[in-house]
Amino acid sequence: MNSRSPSTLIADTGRGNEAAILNAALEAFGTKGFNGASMRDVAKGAGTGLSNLYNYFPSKSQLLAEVLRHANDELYARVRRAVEEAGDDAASRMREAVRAYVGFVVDHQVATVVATSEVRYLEQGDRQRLVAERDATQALFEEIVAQGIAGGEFRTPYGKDAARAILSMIAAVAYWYHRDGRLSRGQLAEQQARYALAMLEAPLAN
Amino acid sequence: MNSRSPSTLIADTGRGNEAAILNAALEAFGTKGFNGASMRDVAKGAGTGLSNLYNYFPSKSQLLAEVLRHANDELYARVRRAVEEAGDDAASRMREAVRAYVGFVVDHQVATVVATSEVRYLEQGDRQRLVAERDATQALFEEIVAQGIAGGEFRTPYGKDAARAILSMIAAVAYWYHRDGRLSRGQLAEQQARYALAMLEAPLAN
Amino acid sequence: MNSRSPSTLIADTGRGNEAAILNAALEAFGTKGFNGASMRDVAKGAGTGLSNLYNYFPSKSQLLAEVLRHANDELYARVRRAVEEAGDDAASRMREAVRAYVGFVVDHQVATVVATSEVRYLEQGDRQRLVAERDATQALFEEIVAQGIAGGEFRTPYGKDAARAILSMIAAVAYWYHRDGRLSRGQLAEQQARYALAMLEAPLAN
Amino acid sequence: MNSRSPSTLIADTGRGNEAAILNAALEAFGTKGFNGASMRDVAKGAGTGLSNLYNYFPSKSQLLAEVLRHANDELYARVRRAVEEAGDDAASRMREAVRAYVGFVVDHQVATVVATSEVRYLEQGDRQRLVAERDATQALFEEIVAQGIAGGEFRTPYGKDAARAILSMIAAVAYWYHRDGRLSRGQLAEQQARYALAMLEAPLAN
DNA sequence: GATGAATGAGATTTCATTCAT
DNA sequence: AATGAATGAAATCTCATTCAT
Repeated sequence: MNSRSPSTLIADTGRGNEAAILNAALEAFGTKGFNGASMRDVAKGAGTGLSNLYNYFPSKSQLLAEVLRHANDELYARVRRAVEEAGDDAASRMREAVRAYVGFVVDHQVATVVATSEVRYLEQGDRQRLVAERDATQALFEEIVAQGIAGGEFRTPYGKDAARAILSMIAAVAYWYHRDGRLSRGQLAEQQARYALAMLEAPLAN
Repeated sequence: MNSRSPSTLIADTGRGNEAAILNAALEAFGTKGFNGASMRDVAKGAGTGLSNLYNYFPSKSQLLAEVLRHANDELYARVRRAVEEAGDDAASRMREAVRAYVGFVVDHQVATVVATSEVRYLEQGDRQRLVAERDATQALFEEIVAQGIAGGEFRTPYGKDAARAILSMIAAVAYWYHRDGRLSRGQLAEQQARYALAMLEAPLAN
Repeated sequence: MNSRSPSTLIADTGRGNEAAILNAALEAFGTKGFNGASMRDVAKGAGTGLSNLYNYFPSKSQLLAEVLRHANDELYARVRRAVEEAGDDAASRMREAVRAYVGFVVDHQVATVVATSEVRYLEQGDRQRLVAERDATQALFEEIVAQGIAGGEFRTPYGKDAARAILSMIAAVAYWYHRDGRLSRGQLAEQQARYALAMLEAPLAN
Repeated sequence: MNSRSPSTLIADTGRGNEAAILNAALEAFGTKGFNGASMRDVAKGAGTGLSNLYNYFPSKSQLLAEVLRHANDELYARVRRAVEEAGDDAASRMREAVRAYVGFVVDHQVATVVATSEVRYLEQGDRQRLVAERDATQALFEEIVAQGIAGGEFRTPYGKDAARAILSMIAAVAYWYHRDGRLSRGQLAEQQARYALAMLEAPLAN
């Protein structure tokens, strides 16, 4: 359980206005894109002055990097915890991993969109670091797939590639899901889990 | 068969420099994003003067709209033709539709990326028109799914949703595929087709 | 003879507002220093818009570089012509070289000040080029000194060093000379020539 | 004799970080110019916080004024002492004055450069005070020149003007001298003294 | 259709300085 | 005396777009 709203990605960091700035940046980058959003937009959203942003982050690009780092951390933590708390068989673990990922995507749609479509605006070094963090999450899925294939639960001939396909599919949900639409969070998660297991060619549960 | 390189999306339009401008715009928007690319970048890429761009397109936004229209047209045409030339059963048609879509994504990775991540920068009217065109392509897939479900070939309980999931999965290929990488075009298409049919819960062919 | 005012360093270059911008930049940099003057100051002085400056020069630093190049060219040309038109003996040639240099300093006080105190704000490459051009002028003086020493006209034991000392002495005039002050152009030039020949330990003319 | 390094102009002032700040300011203004250096640069160089600077000096401009005052004081003291300790004839006194000046320039090249090229950025009042202090040093030279002319030792027809020319020549040394270069401190001083006496048209010593 | 010059708005970033603690 | 956060102004530079030719 988390004390703050699920849609506020970054909690207080104990340093002045930092969290407000990060959340405002996320919002701005999500709404207008990294290059479409201005530092003024961010400042306005954070309720502070433009120049004050630079007391916290040395550049717009670094600000984006921090936002994405927080997002990745949260996503990784959610998936990891879900896998740890799941049963022992690969199918249960995959199901829980997918549910956790979908939960993150739905709670933080904006962050998911930003993380997938604005990474390229990072500076070289930050981008590499970010990709590495993202790969860590992907590795959690790959391990489950490998376990499932080894144990005969999954019959797909495409191990790692299937994991990647699953992740893209889930992340894409962020682009169209509406909280008040036809599908509830739970239904959505259920669908995605079923797609994922089907892609891995796990025999249907029932 | 197409006489021009598969990586040049827009062929001569019979109007001076128009095609060169459109292709340069695609390249620029793909590399730097719509807001990151400047009209100067486009002009340079097209080998013409900055102000000359405005003899062809009234604004940057309209230029993007035209680029995306061309991309959507080509995608739609490819998928439609593939479906028409396929067999009668839903599985074959789905397989060919996926192969055609994957072919487009691989031939026009940049266009695919631009089409998915820069649409939001269009003006209201253009965006609606674009989304409608995109929906037309999606409808081709939905029809096949409906046919397959009606005929008992596909057992998924999620019809339209599955179609959307398949399309997102395929489009995401544009973000990571490398022409000289491990997977050939054919292998990639084969994988995606298999994922798609699995998601639809079609019994395995063999 | 020069058709333009002696205090306007840069004549029309045949490219729009270029000359006006260069002269305005010289004036601004001279009055407030390179870092103290803003591009707005320059634009205002040139009677054009701020952003238009960047159609002519890619950066403030490059603008300074161009200004200094023009100044150096003019100085070099004046000294060179003076030496060529002078008599054959080293003393006469030195005298004329000094008079020409003093003439430049007086006609273009601002340019002289800028050239000596703002060079350091150039980017690496431009600075080296500038220093090389300045050395060319210095070389003209060094040659005369060498000739004078070889011919016994100058008895200083410090050849090249004396040339440098002379040039610094003359350039420093730009910092205090007032056109309407006690000393006329001619008197000033006469003084400086006498100092120079004395430093070289040439026997007094009379 | 001075207990601190010759390159650290300002000794402890008995007031906390004051000396460190002054020396850091000198360094910063020397390296980047008054307008090019920021108060942050100074703070960093002094190893203290930015806002703490304002506990010592009310403004950047006043900080420059203090730096220059210290530099002028030291220069004046050196020259004055040298003259007092010199012989009675004008030539000896001039020789020692020049040596002292050259010594200062070499020990404090940065301070010399700052003193000559950044004075203009002082506020009106400070500038006048500074110029007055500088004139005091110049007066020391002028007195010697006057004495020499009166006594027939110097035959130059240009008294005061020659003193100024000498001072500019010496100060300019700061712009090019390298401690590890071809000329030692002593050789340099010797050269400058010889130039000075020559300019004053004193008969050669030997 | 094409060019080169121009413009006004706005981008990111830096600055000197102040305030509360 | 010292710190960290904040501010408003101003800096350089870029942008999409227009105009005259």
